Amino acid sequence: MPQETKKNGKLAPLSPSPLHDISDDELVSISVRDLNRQLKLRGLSREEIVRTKQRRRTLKNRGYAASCRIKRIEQKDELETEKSQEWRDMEIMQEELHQMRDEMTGIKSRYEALKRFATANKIPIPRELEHL
Amino acid sequence: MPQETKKNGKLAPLSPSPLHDISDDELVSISVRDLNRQLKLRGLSREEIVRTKQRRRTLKNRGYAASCRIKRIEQKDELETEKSQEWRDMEIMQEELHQMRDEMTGIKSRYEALKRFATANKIPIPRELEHL
DNA sequence: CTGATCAGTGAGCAA
DNA sequence: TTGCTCACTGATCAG
Repeated sequence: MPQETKKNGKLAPLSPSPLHDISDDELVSISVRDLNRQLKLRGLSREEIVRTKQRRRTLKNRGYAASCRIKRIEQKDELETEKSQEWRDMEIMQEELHQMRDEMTGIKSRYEALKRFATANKIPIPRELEHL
Repeated sequence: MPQETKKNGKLAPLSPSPLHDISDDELVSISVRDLNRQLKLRGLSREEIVRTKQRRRTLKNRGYAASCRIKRIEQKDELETEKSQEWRDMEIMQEELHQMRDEMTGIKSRYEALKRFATANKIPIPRELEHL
């Protein structure tokens, strides 16, 4: 950092030089066309113009870096959310499976009971119904 | 960056000044105790000592930043891996569920067939076996 | 002090 | 030019 100092967590404005009285906020938001207009309007030297352009680029970069970070943590959050959702889905399916297994054994035992009943009463069961 | 320039993606060594002929690698790896010894051995001025200490800290920070980045992408990879594993597990369970559903309808229809057979042959079915 | 993490910075790539 | 991402840096915090 060339000349700035930290100010309660945030960065002090870039180049508070009295010559460049364009605020950071203004500088990042105006178009290149308008910026050039402003630069001509105030009589800035070649070097000052270059420096102002660089300041603009730096300020832009600051914003890009911020959104890059935000994007990263959002993607991470997204992944974690999807993961826990899948985990919930799995639990539901797990329960469904157990439930169905129980129902299945119930049905099987009834089927067997029916067959035993038939056998006890000497009722011949058709071949295709003998086995589950 | 004070005086360094980029060199094929990596940073050029910090302060190649002939006075500080301790290499970056050496500087980061030796202990503080040994560093002080070396500093005294070569006759370095107070300011040079301070700068060397700062150089060491900077080099250390460089390493910390690198591991921080690596850690971040590893965690992301881990999340993605877990996610796709869960997705595979879900597919397996899904298939299991379908299979069981099929088996269930098969058994039910056989049970019904058995009952129909009984009815057709005028065999009374015990109450508790009448319904699935 | 050491190590980790954050925001800012310039390099460099891609659109 | 613009936006994004990377590696590096100093600041700052926890242990």
